[in-house]
Order: sequence, then C-alpha cells, then structure tokens
Amino acid sequence: MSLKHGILGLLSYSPMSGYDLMKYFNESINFFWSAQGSQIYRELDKLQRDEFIEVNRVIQEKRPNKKIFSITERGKGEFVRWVNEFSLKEINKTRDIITMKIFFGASADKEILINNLIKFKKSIEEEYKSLSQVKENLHKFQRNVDNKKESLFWDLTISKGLKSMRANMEWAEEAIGMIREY
Amino acid sequence: MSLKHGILGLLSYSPMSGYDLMKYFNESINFFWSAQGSQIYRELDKLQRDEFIEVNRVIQEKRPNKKIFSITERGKGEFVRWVNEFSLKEINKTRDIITMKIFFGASADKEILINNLIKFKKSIEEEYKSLSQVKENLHKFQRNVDNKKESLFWDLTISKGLKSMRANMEWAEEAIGMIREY
DNA sequence: GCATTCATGTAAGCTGTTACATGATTCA
DNA sequence: TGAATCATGTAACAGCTTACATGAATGC
Repeated sequence: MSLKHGILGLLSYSPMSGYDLMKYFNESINFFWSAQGSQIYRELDKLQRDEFIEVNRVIQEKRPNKKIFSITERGKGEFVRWVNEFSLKEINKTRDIITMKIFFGASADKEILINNLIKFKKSIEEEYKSLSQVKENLHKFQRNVDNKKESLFWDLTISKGLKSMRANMEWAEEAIGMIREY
Repeated sequence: MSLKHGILGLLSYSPMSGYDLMKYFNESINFFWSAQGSQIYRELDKLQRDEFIEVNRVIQEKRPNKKIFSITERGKGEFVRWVNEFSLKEINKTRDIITMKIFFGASADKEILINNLIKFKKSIEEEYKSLSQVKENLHKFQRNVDNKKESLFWDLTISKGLKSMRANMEWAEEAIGMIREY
C-alpha cells in the first residue's frame, strides 16, 4: 500500500498532474517503485475522496486540459506519519522468479540455463548503467525544487540500488562458473 | 505467474497435500517465494482443471481427510518448458517500501529514521543467520548422506539470498553513518 | 485446560497489468 | 508523413492478502 504514499511524497515536492506522476514512476523512481497510468489515476481518485489531495483544473489551448493535484494538510499529516513508521512487514518480500528457476535448475537443460544466466547478468549490467543516468535526472529535479536536504536521501536510495545490482552481477558470474564446472 | 510453477516444481519432488505445500511456501522456500493457503488451494483447483496435476483422496482417522496431489506428464512438460524459458520481464521489479521511505527521508524525523534503519539492519542480520544455518545443514547433508543433483542449485539460491542480505546490511550501516553525520 | 497442528476451503477486497479509446500538437 | 508527446481515463482480468469457518487430535 505504498503507491499512495509515493504519490503523496512526490506531491509534497510540488503540485503536478497524473501524467507527471506517471513519468516519475516510470522514469526517475522506477528502480524502487513503478506504476502504470491506469493505477495512478485510480489512486488519485481515492486520495481525493479521502481529502489527502486537492485538484485544480487547468485549461490549456495547445495541449489537452489537465488537473494539477496538490497535497493537503491532511495529506501531509498522513505522509509524515507513514514516513516515520516502521514495521518488519515492510521488508521486501522477495518474490523472485530467477531464484525459483535456479532452485529448480536440476530440471533444466544445462546449456540453456547458463545462457539464461548470461542474459540475466547482461540485463542487470544495463540497469546498472541506467541507474547512473537516473542519478542525473534526480539532480535535475532537485534543481527545480531547489531543496538540498533531499539529495542525501536520493543518493542513499541510488547506492542501495547499485549495491543490490552489484551483488546480483557477482552472484550470476559465480553461478555460471559453478554450473559449468558441474 | 509463478506460484503455479512453484507448486509444479515441489510436486515434481514428491506428491503432497495443499497443507504440505503451504508449509514449504512459508518455511523452506519463503526466502524467494511465499504464498497463503487460500491462494495455494485456489491454484491447485486451476492446475487440476488444466490437468497439470491429479488428486488422490486419502481418508484418515485421527487427522482430517486430505488430498494428495501429484504432477502429471502434462504438468511435467509445462514445468520443464517454464524452467528453460527466460524473459527479461521475469527480472524482479523491485517494489521496495524501505527504499521509498529513505527516498522521502527528508520528511522524516532524523532520530526515528536512524532507529528504523537499525531495526531494519538487525532484522536482516537475523534472516542472514538463519539462512546461513540452512546452508551449513545443506553442506553436512551433502557430505554425509548423498550428493543429489539438486544440492548445487539449492546452494546457489541460498548464496544469492545471502549476497543480497550482505548488500543490504552494508548499505544500512553506511546509511546510518551518513544520516548521523548530516 | 489451552494452544497448536492438521486440513480444507469461501468471501471480500486490494493491488497491479494489459488493452483500449480519444485527439490535438510537435518534432524528425 | 508518421511517430512521439501531452493528458485523461475505462474495462477486464490476474494475483495476492486478510478474515473467517470447521473440528478433531495432540502437545505443553
């Protein structure tokens, strides 16, 4: 249940449209949370009903009309409550298909499996590169918002992502070697 | 869509009841996949309808009657197809609440946040210890009893889990330091 | 005596995905 | 000229969670 808080968090930086939120969820912050447009618009409705956000209709001439959402005081309260709260249930439930396939690897063809692990490793390597790009995008956002307090936390999330990716890359390398030897 | 294949995989080891499957998903293999009973029973119905598994009713006297599910040839075919297949879509979409909370950490109380990170780190450390224990047991089992083809793959999944956990522990340590300094 | 284990499920609700619809504007 | 961008959504479906129901047997 954190798409809700992700939206509140982004709106706490500045008011924006559903379309803008969509872009953030699929570009800047997609390495820890992603969401489709349909889901975001549905959630925005709910947040409005709960009075956590309010809407301002903007008529445009050369672009479709839009709705700019802002966080309310009530919304800020809920957001701050959430960000300070911690429960062990929040720790990532790893539902990991790759791990499952390795677990059942004895039923797979050895060469195919090795090939798949190579593909896996390559794609993590690409993600690793693009996360460095995200770092730059976030700094652009930082310039717009002009708030330097955030940058420490943004860097921490990126380094968490990079660390996980490095762990996966190292593991894939080792796994390929061990399956080959076997 | 891999609860289905997880069930088929476990049934490929040996026939068992929904209740047994439930225990596997919430104990042995829960570090890469978990599932509630309600979900498992629903999935078992579907797998039966698709003729991937078949059922054998067992009448018991001192325990409730049960259904023992076995994988069919058709089910084995589907399982082997799946285990050899690889698509980039299978790579874990990290939806990580902890990362999101750190991302928005500027809105949190510094001391509470540090405290929450300490709790996070401790709980990963505990998970790490219990997974290490599983690994040691596996090695003893390998040395003393036999060397099944499966043990390499089980070992690989465990080491993947341990690597991720180490990455998270290191990150948490660094993050606590950096937030304290700030 | 009270909690846990065994064993199977139903019902309702929440979260997330995929496909589709609209239609003008801007860029290559 | 055709693709991408802006901007909002609806509908249907798939997957997962939570709460509940039953009831005997066993363990502490």
